[in-house]
Amino acid sequence: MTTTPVDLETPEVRTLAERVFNQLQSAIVRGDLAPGSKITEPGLSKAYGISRGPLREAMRRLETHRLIERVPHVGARVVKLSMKELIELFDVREALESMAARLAAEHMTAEEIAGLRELLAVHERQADLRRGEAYFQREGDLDFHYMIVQGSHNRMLMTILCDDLYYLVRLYRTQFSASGSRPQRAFVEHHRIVDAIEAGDAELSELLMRRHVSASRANVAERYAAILDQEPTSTP
Amino acid sequence: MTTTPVDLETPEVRTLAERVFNQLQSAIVRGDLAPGSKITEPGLSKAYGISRGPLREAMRRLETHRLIERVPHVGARVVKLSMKELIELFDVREALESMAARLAAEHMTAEEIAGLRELLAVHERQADLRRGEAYFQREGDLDFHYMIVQGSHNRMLMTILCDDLYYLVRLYRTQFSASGSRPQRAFVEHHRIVDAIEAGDAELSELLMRRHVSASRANVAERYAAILDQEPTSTP
DNA sequence: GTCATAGTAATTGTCGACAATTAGATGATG
DNA sequence: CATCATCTAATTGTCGACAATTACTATGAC
Repeated sequence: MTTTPVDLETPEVRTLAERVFNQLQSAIVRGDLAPGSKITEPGLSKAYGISRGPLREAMRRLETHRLIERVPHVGARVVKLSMKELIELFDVREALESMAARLAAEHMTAEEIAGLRELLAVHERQADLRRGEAYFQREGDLDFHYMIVQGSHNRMLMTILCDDLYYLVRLYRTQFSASGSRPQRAFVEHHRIVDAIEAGDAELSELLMRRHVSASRANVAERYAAILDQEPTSTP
Repeated sequence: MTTTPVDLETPEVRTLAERVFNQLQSAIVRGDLAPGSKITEPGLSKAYGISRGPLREAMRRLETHRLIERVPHVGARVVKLSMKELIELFDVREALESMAARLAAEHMTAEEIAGLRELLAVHERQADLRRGEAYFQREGDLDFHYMIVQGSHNRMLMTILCDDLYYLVRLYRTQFSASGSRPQRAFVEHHRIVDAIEAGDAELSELLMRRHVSASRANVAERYAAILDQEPTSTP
């Protein structure tokens, strides 16, 4: 409702499991289901008015997307991101997205690059409106990375990044209430990356994207360290 | 009827779905289930003597591991790797495993490095026995990469590479009947990588691993191009 | 002979119920 | 009072059956 994703494929809800999967996914990312809270099959089954069959299938998909954690005969609970896991996520993103930028520089079409430029222009207008507020800009940041990955024309890369890790990133942003602290900086970096892609410079594209993600990780780590000082409590 | 007690050392077969998942996984990787062949739920259900419930869960897991492809209301079939997808797999591996090597250089313990050395020594003895035959060496190659990934101490990286993509690599080797053509070369490269890790040189470790995977991809592409010339038939 | 269409068979999706296992509570005992 | 065992309740795992959708086939029209 807030933003329109770049390439919103019609979520064909041909099956009940698919629908409840999307609902649960949104609920988790949005924060309606508290991180670490235990979720029970009969509970969700009654809550969503479906049988346990499709529900189990949806939960299995949530597990593969790393949004819930299941242990046999015990149960499932919503994932609770730790700082360690967050850094791990950034390391994986750094590796994969830099590769995506490299491939994008090699395979992206003129139309796709034009689309990237347009996206940046939209961001620029938004950033013009609200200087300090980087709210929409952060949402747009994901769209930017999303388009780069699409531009790699590597289906496996797209699946891992956009289908598997994409929602984890969003979940982290809600759990840590992390809005970008350096929108201007990231903005310039985005432009530089597109420049490199447009020039067909694969090596430079890769390097810039790598630095971009790495800087984002460092920023997050710094912010988290500050928060950790305030409330050292953990493991309730 | 056919109550097979245990196949091999079963780590944790606490559930039927887990067991049949392992069986199906082995069957696909081994080639018992032909690539591209359609698999039906009632068929497998009767074949393995279990209900469709656990079977569907096993199939869902196979789908997430990219070993089968499912389409709603239509069915599932064993994945059939194309050359394009194989290259994609190598690109992803190049990105992730080079990152793993970098992290391994930073976080690997002395014991783990000693284990790597031992593994290389075992390979050397095997390579000593059978010069040209690189059969076991290729199996060991996976073990080598596996240990590097473990040494990264990045759980997300381990999951993606070892749990998700590991079996795809093995599947490719059976489908393309691809035994290594450059065992000696890869062997030297393995040693160099361990040297860099032991020296704690993250950048070099990453670079060497990247070249290693890239060279492997180039080798595969070359071999496949030769095969493609012989039998240009495809897409039945 | 080819194409379209309707009918049939098979497969997938969904459901409710039963069995197996685990977590927690309750009580007995040192 | 703490510890352990047992019992109970709840949850997960498994099963068979029914409904919805799809693929195939046979029949008829042009």
